[in-house]
Amino acid sequence: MLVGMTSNADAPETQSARPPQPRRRAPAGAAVLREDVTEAIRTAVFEELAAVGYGRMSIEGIARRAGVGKTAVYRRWRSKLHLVLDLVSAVAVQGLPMPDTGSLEGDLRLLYEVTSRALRHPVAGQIIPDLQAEAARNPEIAEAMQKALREGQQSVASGIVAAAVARGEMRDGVDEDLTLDLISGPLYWRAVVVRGPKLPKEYLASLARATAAALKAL
Amino acid sequence: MLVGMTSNADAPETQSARPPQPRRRAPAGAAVLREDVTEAIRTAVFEELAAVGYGRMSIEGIARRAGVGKTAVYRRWRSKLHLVLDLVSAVAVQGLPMPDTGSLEGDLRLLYEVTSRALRHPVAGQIIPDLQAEAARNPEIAEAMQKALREGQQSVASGIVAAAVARGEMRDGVDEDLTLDLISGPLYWRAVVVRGPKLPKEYLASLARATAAALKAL
Amino acid sequence: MLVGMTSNADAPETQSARPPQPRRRAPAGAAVLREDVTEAIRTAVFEELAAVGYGRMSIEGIARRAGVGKTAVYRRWRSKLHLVLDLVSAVAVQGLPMPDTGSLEGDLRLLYEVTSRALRHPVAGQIIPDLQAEAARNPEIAEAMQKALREGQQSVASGIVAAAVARGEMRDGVDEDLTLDLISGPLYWRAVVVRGPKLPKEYLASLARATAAALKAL
Amino acid sequence: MLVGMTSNADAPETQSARPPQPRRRAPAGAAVLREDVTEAIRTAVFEELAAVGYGRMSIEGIARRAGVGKTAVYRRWRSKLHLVLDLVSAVAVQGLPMPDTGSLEGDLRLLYEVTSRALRHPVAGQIIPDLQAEAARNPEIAEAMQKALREGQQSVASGIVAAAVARGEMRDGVDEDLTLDLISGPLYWRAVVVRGPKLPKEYLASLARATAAALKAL
DNA sequence: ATGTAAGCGAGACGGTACGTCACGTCTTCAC
DNA sequence: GTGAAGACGTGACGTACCGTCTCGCTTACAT
Repeated sequence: MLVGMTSNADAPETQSARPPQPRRRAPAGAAVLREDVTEAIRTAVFEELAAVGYGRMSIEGIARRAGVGKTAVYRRWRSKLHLVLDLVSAVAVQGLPMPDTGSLEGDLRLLYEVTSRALRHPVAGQIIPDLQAEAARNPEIAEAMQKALREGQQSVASGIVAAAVARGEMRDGVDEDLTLDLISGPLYWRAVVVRGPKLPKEYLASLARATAAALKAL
Repeated sequence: MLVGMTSNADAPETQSARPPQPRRRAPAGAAVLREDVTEAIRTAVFEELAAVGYGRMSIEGIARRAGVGKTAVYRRWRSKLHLVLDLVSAVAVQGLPMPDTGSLEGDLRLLYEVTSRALRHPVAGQIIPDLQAEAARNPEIAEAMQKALREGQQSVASGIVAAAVARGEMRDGVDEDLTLDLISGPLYWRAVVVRGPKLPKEYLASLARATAAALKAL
Repeated sequence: MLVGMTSNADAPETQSARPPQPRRRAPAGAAVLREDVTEAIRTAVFEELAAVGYGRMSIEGIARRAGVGKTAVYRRWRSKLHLVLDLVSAVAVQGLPMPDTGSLEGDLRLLYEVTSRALRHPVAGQIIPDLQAEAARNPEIAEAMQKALREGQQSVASGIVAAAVARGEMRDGVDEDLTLDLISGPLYWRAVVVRGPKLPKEYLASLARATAAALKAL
Repeated sequence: MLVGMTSNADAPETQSARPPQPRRRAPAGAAVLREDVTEAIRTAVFEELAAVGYGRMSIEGIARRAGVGKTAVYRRWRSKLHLVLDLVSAVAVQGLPMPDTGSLEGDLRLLYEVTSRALRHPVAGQIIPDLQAEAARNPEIAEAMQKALREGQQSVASGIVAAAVARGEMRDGVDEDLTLDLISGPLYWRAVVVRGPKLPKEYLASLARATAAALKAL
C-alpha cells in the first residue's frame, strides 16, 4: 500500500485483481466477463482518480470514460470502494525488494529511497488518504488495507529488523509493532500528512541514521 | 489537530469558530447571525459526525437535525468541509501544555501521553483521515490543516527540541522538519494508519526512549 | 375526452390542471411550485406526445425538452400517467356546445361534425387509445377517463336525447346507456379503431340519419 | 380481433404463428426452430399478459418464465409487439360462424351474442386497447390489425348486410363502410371504451333492433 | 456414420430510463 | 433583513430491460 505503487501498475500480470468473484461455473455455454472491458475500466479508474480524486469519482464517470455501460462495472464490483480497493491492492502487493546492505542503517536508507519514490507518485498521495478515511468507517476496507500493509511495507520492515537482530545490531525480543512504527511513521508523516514541498538532499540519509539509532536504543 | 481535541470540545469559549467570514458588524438597524442558531448547527454537526461519519453526513441532515433551514448553514459556511474544518480547528488549536520535565525523553513521554489520549477519541480517528483526504485535493483545506498542525502539535514539538538543544541533549542546527517528523510520525502511524487495537502498557515509554535516542543521534 | 381537444388547449384558464395535489399549507414562508416551470412542462409534454407518442415518451425526455429537472416533474405528478391524464382532462372538459337545431337528426349531425373534427386532431388520435389501454389496467385512470367522458361527449348526447324525447321524436323511458352507445359508438369505431383514411363527403349526414332512425326505433 | 378470442386459444393447429419470417428451407444440415420452444414461449406470453398486462410485460420476463433464452424469442419475433400481434391474430382469425336466421335483426342479435362474449374475456379487454394504441403509431401493426378486423368481425358483418340486401331488407348500393361502423361501433364503445359493469338483460336485443332500423333507413 | 450448420441456454455488452437523494442556489413569506 | 421552508437545475445513485452479440453445447439433417 504504502509502497509498491510503482512501475508496473499496468502490467498484465496483475492477475490478482478481483479474485473474490470467481465466475466460471461452466455448466453450459456461459457468458464470460470480457477482459478487454475489465481492462478499460481499470484504466479509466486510475485516470478518474488522478483527475477528480476518490470522493468526486463516480461510477457513471468511470463508465463514461471507459466507453462502457454502468452495468459492466457493477457486474464486476459491488461498489466504488471495492473497485478501487481491488485495483489498489493488486498494485500494492507486488512487493518491494528486500534490501540487504549489511547494516541496519544501510537497509533503512534503501527502504526509504524506494518508499519515498512511491509516495511521491501523485496518485498514491491522493488515494492513500482517501482509502484510509474509508477504512475508518468500513471494516471490510480496513481489513483489506491492513492486509496490503502487512504484505507490503511491514513485511520488508520486519525483514530488516530480523537481519539487524541476527547481526547483533539490535536487541532481541523488542516489541515488533513498535519497531515498525518507528521505521514507517516518520516518512509517512512527512510525505502524506505534512506534505512538505520536497525532501532536502540529506533528508533520507539523516532519517535512516536517526531511525537506526532509535532501534538500537530499544 | 493531532492533539488538543481533548476535554473542552464543547466549552462555550470556542468563540474562535468561523472567523474567516466576518459578516455583519451591525452597521445600522442591522440583523445579525443569531448565535443560538449557530450553536444549534454546531451541536448538530457533532451529533451527525458521531452518527454517520463525515462521508455520509449531509448538509440537509445537519439542518434537519438542528431544526434549521439549509440557508442558515450556508450563510455561515461555504461547504460541509469548511464547516467541519472550522469546528475542528477551533477545538484543535486550544493548545496543549508545553511539557517541561527537565529531559528530552521525559518531555516526549508527556507529549505522547496527551497525544495518544486525543487520538483515541473516536471522532478524531474518523475525522482526521477525512480532512487529510480532502486536503490532498483542496489547497485551502490543506493550508488550514497545516496551520492547525503548526499551532498545535508542531509548536509543542519545536519547544521540546529547543529545550533539548539548550540543555545540550541535542546538537544545534539540525533540520527542524526532520526532528518534527521523527517525533510525530510513529505515534500517528500507529494510531491512525495501522489502527492496532490498543497500545501495550510500555509502548509510550519505549517510544519516548527510542525517539530521544534518534534525536540525539542527529 | 372524445371531444373538446380542440382550439384552446393552451388557453390560460386551464386552471383545473393538477387539482388533486392542493399544496399551500401556508404555515410560514413556504416555497411554492413555480407556475412558469409548470407551464414549460405542460408545453413539453404536448410536444413529446406529438413527437414520440405516449409509450415512448419519458419523464427524462420531458424534463430535458422543458429545460427543467426531473424533480420538478415528479414534484407535480406521481407518474407519466397522472401527468398526461391531468393535462388531457383539463383540455377535454372544456365542454362542447349543446346543439339545438330543432330535430334529432340535425342535432346529431352537428355533434358529429364537432366530434369528427376533434378526433381528426393527430394528438387526440394518438393519446386516446393510449389512455384507454392504461385505463384497462389502472382503475384510477379508468375513473378519470369515465369522468371526462361523462362531462364531455356523454353529457351532450344526453341533452340531445332529452330534447328528442321532449319533442316526441323518441319514446320516453328507454335505456339511456344504450342510446349513448348508439350515438357515440359508430363514429369512434370509424375514427379510432378502423382509422379509414378520411370520411366521404356524405358520411356524417348518412350517419346522423341512420342513428336518428335507430333511436326512434327504440 | 374483436371476435373469436374464444375457446381454442391453445389449440395446436395455430400453425400460422410467425409466417412472415419464412426462415431456413433446409439447404444443408439445417437446424430448425424447435416447436416445443415456440410453444413454451406462447404459453409464457399468455401467462405474462394475464399477470402484468401488455405494458409491463417484458421479453426478459417471458423468456424467464418460459425457461428459454432471450435469443429464442428474438429469433422468432422482432419485438414484443410482433409477438403479441402474431399470437393474437392467430387466435382472432379463427372466424366466427356466419349467422343466418332469416332476418337482419336476428342475424345482428346472434353476432352481438358471440361478440359480447368474446369481448368479455379479460385478456381481450386488456390487449385490444394496447394493440390499438400501438397501431396508432406503427403502420405495420395498424395493417395487421386491419387485416384481423377485416377477416374477423367485418367479414361477418359484410355477410349479414349482403344477406339483408338480397332479402330486400336493405337498399342496395349504400356505403359499406358506414354499415360496418353502425354494426360494430356501439357494442365496441360499450364494452371497451365505456366499460360499464355488465350489460342488462335486454341490452343486446334492443341494440339489434335499433341497429337493424338504422340500416334499413340508409 | 459422420460432418456441419443452425438452434439452443446463458448471459455480457452499450444503452436508456427509472424514481430517489443530496447538492448548492434562489425565492417567498413571516417575524 | 434574518430565518424557515422548500422549489429549482444538476448529477449520481443502483436497478430493470432493451436489442445485439458471443459463447459452448446439442441436435438433426445431407452426405
